[in-house]
Amino acid sequence: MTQDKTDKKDDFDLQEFLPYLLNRAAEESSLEFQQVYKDRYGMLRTEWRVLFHLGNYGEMTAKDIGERAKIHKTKVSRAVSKLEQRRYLTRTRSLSDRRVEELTLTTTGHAVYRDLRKVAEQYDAKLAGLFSQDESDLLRKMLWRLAHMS
Amino acid sequence: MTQDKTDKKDDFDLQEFLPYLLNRAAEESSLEFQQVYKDRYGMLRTEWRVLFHLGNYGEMTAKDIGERAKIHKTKVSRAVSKLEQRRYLTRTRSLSDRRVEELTLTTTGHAVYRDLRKVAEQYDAKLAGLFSQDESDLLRKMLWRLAHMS
DNA sequence: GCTTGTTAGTTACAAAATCAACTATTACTC
DNA sequence: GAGTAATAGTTGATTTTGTAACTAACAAGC
Repeated sequence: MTQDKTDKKDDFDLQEFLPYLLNRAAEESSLEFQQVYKDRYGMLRTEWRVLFHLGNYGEMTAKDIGERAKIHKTKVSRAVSKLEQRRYLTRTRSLSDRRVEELTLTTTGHAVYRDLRKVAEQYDAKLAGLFSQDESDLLRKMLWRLAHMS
Repeated sequence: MTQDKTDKKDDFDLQEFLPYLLNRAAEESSLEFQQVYKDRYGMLRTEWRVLFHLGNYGEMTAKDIGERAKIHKTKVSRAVSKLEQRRYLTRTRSLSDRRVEELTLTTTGHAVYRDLRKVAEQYDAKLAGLFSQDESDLLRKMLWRLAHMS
């Protein structure tokens, strides 16, 4: 009665469902690193991502970040405010278009970025270490593909 | 000035960072399916997961689900309440331990499960179709491994 | 140059997630 | 078997996210 016979093909298990697996793997793999930027700098994930974008790509606008990382503009806006409060970045109105704000990391912000980046690098190596070089290369390629489907 | 020379190894790109890639892929790959259970049944992700666990594994307790899916008990509790309100499941106090509730899908709940499961199956096939059979098999294996690190 | 439309970013309100404290029940220990 | 600890699940307060409406600036059409 609990599991009736109408389900012929019982070969489809939840544990195999890609979106589920992806979410579980994403959550699990984020946990440890999350602890670092949270405990060490009191940052939220979106804040960390914005910081990392600025550190990685240099001066950007909120819109650029939102597009590149697919983060909604309200989230970016709030993250930028918080990072500004903590003096990790500064905003300067663009002269050519005064709606736009150019965001730049401060010296402090850049130091935080470098510190977290080092941790990220090590942590990434640790994760990749679960697999062979070829495998982790392939994994990245596949994930990139999934992330850029639409 | 924007990107100074102190960063020797600039080979570590944010786009390569596994937790970032995983999160992006997870979000992207969940979107389309999310629309279905949201639009069609007004369900939230946790609710869908609880429903799917019950459909997939039969009778379970809230604790079982929480452990297996790594969902916090408050989230499970609220999801169960909502599913009960919508008459997708029923609770019965365990006779051996009256703290415990056995959760079972109703006929309606099971119908919803079967419908969504069919969609999930098709969607999974679509995602897997981005890769070769070997690749997607490997992908699942790697994701499972990442999801079960700790 | 004025109306209309679009864009960058913010703010306000509603929905959901997180965290801590709570109830009720069972298990452990002496 | 009384007292303490542990467990299943719920509830309430706080934080974070999501959605919509908003401001300010620019762009286009006429």
